[in-house]
Amino acid sequence: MLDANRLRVLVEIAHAGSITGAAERLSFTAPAVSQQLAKLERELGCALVERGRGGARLTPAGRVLLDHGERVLGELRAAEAAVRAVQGEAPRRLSLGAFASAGKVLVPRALAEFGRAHPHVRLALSDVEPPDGYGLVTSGELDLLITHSYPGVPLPATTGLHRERLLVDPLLLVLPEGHPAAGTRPRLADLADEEWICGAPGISNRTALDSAARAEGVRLDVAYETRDYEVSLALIRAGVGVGLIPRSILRAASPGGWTAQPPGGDRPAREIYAVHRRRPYPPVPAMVAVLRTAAERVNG
Amino acid sequence: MLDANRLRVLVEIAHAGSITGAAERLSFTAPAVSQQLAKLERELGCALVERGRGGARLTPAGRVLLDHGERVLGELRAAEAAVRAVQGEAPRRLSLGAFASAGKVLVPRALAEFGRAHPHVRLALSDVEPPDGYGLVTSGELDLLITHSYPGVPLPATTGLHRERLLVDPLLLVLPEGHPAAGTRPRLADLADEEWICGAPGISNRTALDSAARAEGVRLDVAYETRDYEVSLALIRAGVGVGLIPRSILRAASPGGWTAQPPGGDRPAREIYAVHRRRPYPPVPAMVAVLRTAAERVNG
DNA sequence: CCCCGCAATGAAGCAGTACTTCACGATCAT
DNA sequence: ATGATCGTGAAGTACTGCTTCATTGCGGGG
Repeated sequence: MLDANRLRVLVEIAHAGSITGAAERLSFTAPAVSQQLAKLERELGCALVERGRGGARLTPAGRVLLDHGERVLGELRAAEAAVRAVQGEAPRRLSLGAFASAGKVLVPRALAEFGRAHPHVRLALSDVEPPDGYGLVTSGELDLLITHSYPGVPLPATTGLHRERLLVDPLLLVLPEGHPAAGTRPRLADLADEEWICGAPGISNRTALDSAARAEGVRLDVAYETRDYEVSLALIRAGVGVGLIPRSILRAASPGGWTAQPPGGDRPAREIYAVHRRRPYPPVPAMVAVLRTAAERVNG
Repeated sequence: MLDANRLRVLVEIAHAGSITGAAERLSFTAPAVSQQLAKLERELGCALVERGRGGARLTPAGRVLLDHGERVLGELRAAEAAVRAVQGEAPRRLSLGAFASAGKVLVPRALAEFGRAHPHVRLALSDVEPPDGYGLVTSGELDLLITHSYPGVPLPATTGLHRERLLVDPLLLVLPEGHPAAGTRPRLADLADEEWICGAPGISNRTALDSAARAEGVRLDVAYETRDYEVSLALIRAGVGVGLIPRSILRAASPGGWTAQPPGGDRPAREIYAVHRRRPYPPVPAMVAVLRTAAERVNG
């Protein structure tokens, strides 16, 4: 039977991206991690990690084992939590992962409200950008994940997890104030000559923009690559380009210098989800409930 | 974080019913098991096992941890199997648990047919009487469980497991040949003065018989307690009593000396299920398919 | 009633293992 | 080239987990 501690080592290697990094997270030294990994590979008879150039990447077999290893760790944490619960010890820590822009609008309100209702639960928040984070929930490192999906970007599978949609957040076309197209409901194709502001390739909103443009038969020129919508908005305000920005971001942003409208044609939206393990312990559904009402307020 | 090996110790204690028994299964000595259990209890700060005369029973906290521990072990086994599968190593062993009377009719046919189709898979069969066995599947000790339910006996929960009904097996009223009620379609209440043959209290078919009788407003007198339907049938043949026996058993039994008919009133039936983990590895669905066709043949 | 037998545990010893430190090879950027 | 970074081999140490032996506690049989 496999050793759970070795699986933990593998999981940390995967998350850290290097053996040295995993050692740091585990408060071990690098040789210790290297040895444990070597033993794991020896007893399975196959390579799990490709060592090379500035870090370590998992082999296909390693990815399979990572997936299961996260489940093992999750079950171990759940086992301990369950016994503590039987003893009447309420879990006093809830760790939440959220993508950055959720951390600016949705999450702060929810955290504040949750904190008032459950002052004895310590809250921890960490930045997790999609599509990461599902594994962190599976392994129990995160109790709750706030993630999103953009049109054209498939949602990750959620074996053993529960995913609930919190918010449908329309993407609005944002133009500099006084832009000739303002108020004309242009389609993306009508703005093919503009300089676009969006995330780098691989970032969800970029994938969504590219696929939407492809659907209209054009290719948009992304001149400014940033994943931070505040930066995007500042650039638009400066008149250097245009972009698609979620409505909830705009509502919280300082007005002036830009105008927003739904694009003509399809009405793209990002969707925001809460993800947690099945059979979560009590604070998690409570937090989800708070997030749900916070999301309704954002949407209303 | 809890130690998976200690959880394994707890699981074995639960299954063996004693520390000494668990030690035997684990190929350890009793003090080793005792020490591991003590450490587990110390780090959780609560008793998990009630030591007592003639063995050990789990406390409520212990049962909770048992449940989770089985999941942990199941995930560990699944992790190893998954990596082996990536390497192209087909699993060569399939362990099957079945209740005794399934082992007489349904399973042998299925095993034979499966063995012809998959000669490279070694098959292991063990006797498991309901309601045991679900935990063995969860922990991966069994790949497949053939279990049954009788009317009036609630089915166990199947968190993380998949359950498929293979067969609805009517329970026929079996009387000695020449019994005056033969052919009259008597209700159970009409036979309240007979000596009944059934399992002991706690055995599923006894629970079912008692609740069916209660529904008709009578109490039946069970004079001969055996869980083995062959024995029941022999007793009936000897003229000492009557009983309810599944049709599939009767079809395989030697005829003569008894007559069978559906009882008047409700038509009770036992249902036979196959239970396995979600995401089973390939031989399991194959075996289920074989069992399904074997069940149809039994039923036809 | 005493004694035996079984189950569990305490104590001491031993072995394997998992970590550390130290040293070295490989790869890449400066 | 050279320094930095990353990974690994080698040797040493500390710990943990198992074994053996001995003791306690409880229940049943003579």
